[in-house]
Amino acid sequence: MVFKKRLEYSFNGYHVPAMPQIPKSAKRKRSVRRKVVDGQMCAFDLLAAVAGKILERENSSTLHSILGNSNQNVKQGQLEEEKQLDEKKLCQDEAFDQVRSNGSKEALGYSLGTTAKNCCTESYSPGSAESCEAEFMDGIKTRFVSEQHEAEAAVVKNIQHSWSSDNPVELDAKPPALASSDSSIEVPLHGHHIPRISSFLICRDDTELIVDRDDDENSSGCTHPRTITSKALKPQYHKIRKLFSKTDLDMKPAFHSLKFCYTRRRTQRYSFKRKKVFEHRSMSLSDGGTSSKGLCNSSEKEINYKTNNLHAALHGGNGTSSPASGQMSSYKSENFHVKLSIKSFNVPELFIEISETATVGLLKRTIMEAATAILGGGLRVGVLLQGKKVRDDNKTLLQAGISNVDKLDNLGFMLEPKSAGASSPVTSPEYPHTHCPCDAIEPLARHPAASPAPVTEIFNASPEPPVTSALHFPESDHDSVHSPVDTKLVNKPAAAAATSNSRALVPVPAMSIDAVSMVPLHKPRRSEFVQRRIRRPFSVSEVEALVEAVEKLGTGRWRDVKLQAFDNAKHRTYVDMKDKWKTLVHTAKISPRQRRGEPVPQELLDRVLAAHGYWSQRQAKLQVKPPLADACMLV
DNA sequence: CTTAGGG
DNA sequence: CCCTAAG
Repeated sequence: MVFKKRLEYSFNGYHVPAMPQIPKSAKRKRSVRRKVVDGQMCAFDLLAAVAGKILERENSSTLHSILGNSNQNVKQGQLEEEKQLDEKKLCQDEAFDQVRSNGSKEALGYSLGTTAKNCCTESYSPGSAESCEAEFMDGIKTRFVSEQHEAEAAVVKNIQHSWSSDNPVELDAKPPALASSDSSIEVPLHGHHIPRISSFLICRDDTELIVDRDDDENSSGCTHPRTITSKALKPQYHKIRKLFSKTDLDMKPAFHSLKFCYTRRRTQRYSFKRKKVFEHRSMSLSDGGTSSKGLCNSSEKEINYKTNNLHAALHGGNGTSSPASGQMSSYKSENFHVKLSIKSFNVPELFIEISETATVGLLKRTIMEAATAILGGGLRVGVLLQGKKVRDDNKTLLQAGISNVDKLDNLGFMLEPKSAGASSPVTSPEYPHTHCPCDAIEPLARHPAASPAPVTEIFNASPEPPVTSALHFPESDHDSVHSPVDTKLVNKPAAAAATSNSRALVPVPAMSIDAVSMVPLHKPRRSEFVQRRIRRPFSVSEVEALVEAVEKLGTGRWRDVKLQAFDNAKHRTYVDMKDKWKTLVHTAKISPRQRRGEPVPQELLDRVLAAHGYWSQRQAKLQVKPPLADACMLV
């Protein structure tokens, strides 16, 4: 009689507030300096914020009522239980309005935000890509679960740490521009995107280069902006703690009659925030009078250049855009510092199924649970350049192309699970027969249970706004074993962020499992944000190594060739070996003047032809021989 | 996951 | 370099 309808939500994730800037340079990685502008708010804060919001607004309105579905009976027991929470009517109404104003479940969403204050800059000298990543991680580690920690304890600890001090990280002088963040960026509760701030500073010896391109995104669909400040979140610490320390038993209610699971899809990628890096010629800079030398650790040799727009950018991009924005120069300097601004993180997609009669509070808790589970597994940072993971941690930023202005535009960071199996789908006791949507949907059905927590990515700004947000789950990062950080680079338009947010929670009618399974939550649009790997021409020495390996191993054994000649080159794959060989053969055949790129010694090309001829002939023989062999055998 | 090829 | 069909 009491027909309970279940609601399934695909939770794309919370929008995590902007991350601090990650400057990097290539030397003296230890002379790292961080400037934390008060009130840091990182991914974890987000979690905290979520928790805060969830707990704070625990209320008794049922999803049913909120969603306006009048076809269901409300479970008495639940109502009873929730009566106690009626006092929080305010919150309830708020939730109500929130949901209602959106007209439909489709509009349900959760997002977190913070203010512009939550920015911090870090700058360190140029080192390797690894150092870049390390620094990055360093910058947020206080708020994230560390690689080895065991979820909760560490999580709580981190939160506490984060909140117990305004400056979790070494504080240096506050960069004027950043410090004066009296204005805060408003973070929409949902469907909004934080004004994109893109800035790129290049510190050089005397000039102030500012790089700042503020691509204002169209904040379409923005409504009810809401600003959550760090302060506001602080008081909620105990609440979160409480949540985290819940025992399984305590948690039960949260999962009762609902379940959630993570979904991972190779092609999915969610992004949201973009980071733009720009470089301007000092001469073409326009000084808005707000240049701040403090931004670039003036204490060091590094000097700032123009930062006139930084401040404005940080505050919502109200600053005048630099007239020189169109002028880019490929700077080549030894002391080239790269500054990156990380807009935000996005928590990976979650899939939630919950009873229609569940309360909003329960829904919130459920989501919190899911988010917690993700973070509980530990996170690490990945660096993406043009959609490709930068796996070689030993590569310098320069080598990795991270210092290249053009590439910076395609630079991204992401958070990904440190370990697999960090989370597992939760199945509602109430609906034991139901499967996690993940299992029902083909693409998601592959690694449901044992799937690692979703990946959180940080994206940079990108020119064209993607239509849909996607989440990218690295298949495996064995290559990253050496590095605490992994990379992946993705371009994501701000618009996408907005889209993502608005879709944070996508209700999926659970009329029937079958029906659900037939309606994939996301169309696999893999190509959307996947960027190609950066081009890395083979050096002569590499060619030599390749030739040598092929001479020995022959063609057709690229895996072995790779292992033998490029075992240490994480960025070279066996396919690359094969491709390179292919081009080498081609190169060897064409006239020298037709060749491009770094000239390969003729001697090597000769060997290429020789080896190619030898192995080709050998292969041909092998293909013809068998019959002969058989014939011989028969005879 | 590897190969082999076309794009 | 990418993408994929095949094995």
